[in-house]
Amino acid sequence: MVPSRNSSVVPLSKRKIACKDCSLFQICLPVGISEEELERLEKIIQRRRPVKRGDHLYNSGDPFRSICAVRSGSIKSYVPTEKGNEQVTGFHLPGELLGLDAISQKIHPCSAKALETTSVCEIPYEQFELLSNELPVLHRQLINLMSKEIFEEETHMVLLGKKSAEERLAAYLFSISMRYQRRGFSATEYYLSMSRNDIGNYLGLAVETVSRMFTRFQDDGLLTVERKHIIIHNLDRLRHLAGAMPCKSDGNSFCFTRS
Amino acid sequence: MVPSRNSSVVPLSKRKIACKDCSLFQICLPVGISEEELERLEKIIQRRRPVKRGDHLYNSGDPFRSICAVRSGSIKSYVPTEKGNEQVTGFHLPGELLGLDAISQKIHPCSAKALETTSVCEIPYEQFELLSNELPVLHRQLINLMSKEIFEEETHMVLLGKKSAEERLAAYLFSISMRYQRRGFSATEYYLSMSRNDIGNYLGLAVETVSRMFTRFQDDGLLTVERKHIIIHNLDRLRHLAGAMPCKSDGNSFCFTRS
DNA sequence: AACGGAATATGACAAATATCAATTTGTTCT
DNA sequence: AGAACAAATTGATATTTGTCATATTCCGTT
Repeated sequence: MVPSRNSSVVPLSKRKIACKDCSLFQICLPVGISEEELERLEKIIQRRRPVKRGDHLYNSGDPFRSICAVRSGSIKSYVPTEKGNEQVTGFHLPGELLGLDAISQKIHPCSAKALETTSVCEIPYEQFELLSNELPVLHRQLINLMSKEIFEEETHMVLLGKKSAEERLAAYLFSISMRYQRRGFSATEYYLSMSRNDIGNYLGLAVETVSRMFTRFQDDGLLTVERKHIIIHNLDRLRHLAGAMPCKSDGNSFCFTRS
Repeated sequence: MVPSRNSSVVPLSKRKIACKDCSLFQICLPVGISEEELERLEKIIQRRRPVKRGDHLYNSGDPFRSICAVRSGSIKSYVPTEKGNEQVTGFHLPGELLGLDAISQKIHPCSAKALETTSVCEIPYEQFELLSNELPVLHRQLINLMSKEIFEEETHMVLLGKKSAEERLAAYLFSISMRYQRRGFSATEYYLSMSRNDIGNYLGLAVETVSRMFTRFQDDGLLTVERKHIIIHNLDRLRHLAGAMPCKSDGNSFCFTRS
């Protein structure tokens, strides 16, 4: 059942919702481009009909055709390794892009699976390239976003290489908080769309360890957890538990927050 | 003491070694651009005087000014965390770029330190941007290289999240082998410019564990190790030991090699 | 509403790797 | 060349986290 957001006349997948009317305008690809440029970009952006939970946006090995931006819902990227085994490489929340790892090889190294009913904007890469010849600002914006992704993956490498189980989960929850906050949602109360299994996989921990850490956090009064529903009571303490993290302060300076 | 860079006739730093005469032409930024485009790019590329072992190319927090390409030698990127503590985020061999994580924030999140006497080409980013307005191929090439870096960081995440100590070191050595091979050097015999400490740090292992694994590999007859000098006797077995790895086969297909 | 399978939680135990300590070897500086 | 320091190796032990087993809860399906 598709919710009532597209009730009356035009189905969601056909309805042209302009980028400038999108709640994600500030954090998606079009940020910082002029109205006229935006209009030309919008002409090539496709809005897919929502994908259901468990559906794949693409699979590892598929040819790369377009960059995707999450509009609502959430996506998990993972590298399938051996039979049944996989490594989760990232979660994509609204306003975030995915598929950037496929540009070079023209083939998707990861699979992308919807964690819930999710709608995405697709930007066909060939057309994007053509348009970028005239509008270098598009390339520039993509480069910026890719740079940010490289930086974030480095942050995650620090997590996987240096942090304890407790620090990992704390850092993870804090990161989710910040990302939700950025798009205008509550930083302290949300539903986790991914399973404990996915979280553990992403953090390099066993499922059981993740469970135990949730329990410990709750026993410590740091948060309340009821399955996927999370209420964080002390965001500051959570950040401290997460340990040192490279971060961009809102100004232009760069800092490392230690505990 | 400044070395004899302006001694005899033409100092190294002033000498124009054309990109097309560089041994790294095939793997550096200029790949796949026309002669005329290359000439214009070369005008903005600066060749720094070699940096000595231990010197920094830039420090965490420094303003971002240019992308660097390693010409010879090697560089370690690391995130300084607390006092003395650090997380190594990558090693850069000849033909490889560094600093891509700083484009977005305009500030370097990592420090970059020479592991040996190293020379780099610097591409001032502002000028690169201006030139790219006229030559979109430059942007395109940068995007390709960034995409490749994102992919490689994902591969490293799989290593940190899923692999045993043995697999990690094997994967690391195999990766070094492939990268040397690519630039025309021996894949089976080389000097590691980085310390065991750096290797362990990068792989999320204690120094002692790295040492023990080297010993084990040698006892197994897989390789001969004499401090930094490595001779690999069975590259195929090394790859098998490294476990499943996402890789681009030379064609256009995508595969996962499982041991 | 009842069933069945999947996800989560919790406890007991095992294993891999980190930590600590001591020794050897190599490198740098005077 | 020798002294002092740093890096690497090796062994003994500790600790964290993974694995296995079991119980419980939840959710989707019939």
